[in-house]
Amino acid sequence: MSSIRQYLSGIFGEAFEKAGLDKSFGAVVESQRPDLSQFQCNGAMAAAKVAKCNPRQTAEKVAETARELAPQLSIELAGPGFMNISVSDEFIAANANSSLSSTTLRLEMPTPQKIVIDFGGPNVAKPMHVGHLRSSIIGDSLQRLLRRLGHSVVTDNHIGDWGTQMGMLICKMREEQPSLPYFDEKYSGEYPKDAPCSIADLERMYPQASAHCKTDEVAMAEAVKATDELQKGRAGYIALWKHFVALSVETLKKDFDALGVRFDHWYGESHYTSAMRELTESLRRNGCAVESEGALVMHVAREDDKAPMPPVLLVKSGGGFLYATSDIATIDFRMKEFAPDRIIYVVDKRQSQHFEQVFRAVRIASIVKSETGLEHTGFGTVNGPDGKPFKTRAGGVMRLSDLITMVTDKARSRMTEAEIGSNLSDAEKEDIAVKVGMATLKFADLSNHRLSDYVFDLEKFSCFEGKTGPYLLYTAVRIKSIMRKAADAGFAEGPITGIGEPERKLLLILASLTDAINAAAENLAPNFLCDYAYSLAQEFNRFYNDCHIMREENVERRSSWLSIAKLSLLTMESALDILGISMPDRM
RNA sequence: GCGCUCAUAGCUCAGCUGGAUAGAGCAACGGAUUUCUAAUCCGUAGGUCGCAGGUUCGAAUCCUGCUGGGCGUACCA
Repeated sequence: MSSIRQYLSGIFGEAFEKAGLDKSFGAVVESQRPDLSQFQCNGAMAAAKVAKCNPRQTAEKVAETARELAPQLSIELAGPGFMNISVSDEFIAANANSSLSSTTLRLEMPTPQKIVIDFGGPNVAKPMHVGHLRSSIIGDSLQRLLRRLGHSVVTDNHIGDWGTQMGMLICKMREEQPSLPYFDEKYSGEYPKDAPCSIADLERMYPQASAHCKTDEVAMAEAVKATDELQKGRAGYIALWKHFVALSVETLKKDFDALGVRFDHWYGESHYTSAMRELTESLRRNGCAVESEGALVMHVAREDDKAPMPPVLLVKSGGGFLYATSDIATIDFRMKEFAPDRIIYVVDKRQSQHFEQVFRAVRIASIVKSETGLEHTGFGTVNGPDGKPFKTRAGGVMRLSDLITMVTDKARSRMTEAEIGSNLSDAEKEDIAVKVGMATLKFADLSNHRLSDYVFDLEKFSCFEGKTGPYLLYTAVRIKSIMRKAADAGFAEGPITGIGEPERKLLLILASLTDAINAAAENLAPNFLCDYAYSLAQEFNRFYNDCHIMREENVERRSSWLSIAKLSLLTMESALDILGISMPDRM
């Protein structure tokens, strides 16, 4: 089944078809004039334009057919051809009752696809920071969303464990501890099992090395050389590099656990080491790639390009591989391994040209079938209070782990302040603080459209009023509280009946979860679901004010309200789950 | 320079495959409520949707130009 809106669209689509017009004109949307109707269909005017007929007459004809198809509907015409549609309270009640008895809340499933989502992508030796927040949170939400719709989703954390930063670290290490065996080319024994440094050392060394290379050409050249040697398999470097990766991955897993984000795979860039070599050779042989200025490149420009499209660099003049090389090899691997219908990249929107190049390259090289979708689902930057992006490479940025601590602390202090949960155990209080903190962070991020930049303003996000994650959790927790109290009092849920003013709008919103999910999936934009969850919370709180369940003496009404509360909870839980937000039982 | 992108209430932002009176949150002001957790609800005020044209019965939404930000523009990722 589907939402009420989809049901109506079906009826109007059929009505348009019977009038000899395309059924897409039958699209029904929520009314923009709630004073006139609950839903509206504006297709008659668009259809009249195409078919060169009178819009008002078209609307009349379609409305008449729709009335025959669904006599229970109230359909009124207005203006040049607006069709205002409302459903009866009985219809709304029946719809809600059927949702309540459906495990999927009557979600409509599309044809399942195989979808690879590439997100996360932190780098070795660099702590995750707010910038990684977006890729991780948005990507995780998308994997939950697409899985919910029945798609077969494969997620891969493409960690940066193979780039120039590795060379920088090796050089830095050699500078600090030159006597280590990793740097001695003649060394032939076994390398130490224990890492020569800690993760803290790595995180200190990386920004230093990076800053040094930026200003010092000689240092940069050495780092590039070390990278090339690493990629060519120099044993000491490989051994050292393995320590770097192991240390980092351990820390990264903790961060992702804290975020509640999971991946099916952790194939890093290094996974493609031999593949890159074979791939570049094969591209050279088949003529897709050519030598240019000492490097191996692929020309991907087209005649109709508005701007010059630079070639894709596959192999540097010094022999090293690049970002694009690994991405192309990765696509090749994913096509063979997963045979996906779509590959979605949740990566900073500033990398759009890179992806355009890579996507063109893999199509030219026939690595990807033409029917396979390649999508760069970009997102905006997370900025500091000064409106500029948090810098990642220069060091001194706020870590994701610190950020989580701050948000959690804020939730904790707020609870103490409001004297909430004072009778709860410390463990439960801590669990609540963590959940509220994560809801704060995730909702703040996801409620912005992914493409827009936003300022990371901890004070604002930590504010517990308005359109925030905690507000949603609070609403849900209130419902849980009612359910508990009702159970204690022996009040049972019953059929949803006798709908009137206080319940109607809430039930209409409850019936449109599917629409929000579809909108989010079509646009790969979780903010649609955030808006939905927020409207639902607002509408529930209104209902909560107007309809006092525990005090209601009419059993039929009380049990109907209890069912509405339960459906509200299930729906909220469902929406928040897709956003990756989990709720406590009380707070 | 060229390309992409953005400009909506005092602030932060939704809305954009064209639809009837442009929506939220915060901030401001007024009210409800001694509760099923007030981390609530209701109401008021606040706008030439950057500017100028164009297409259309109809434009915040599509097109063109302009202004002003942001980003990108072959050997970083």
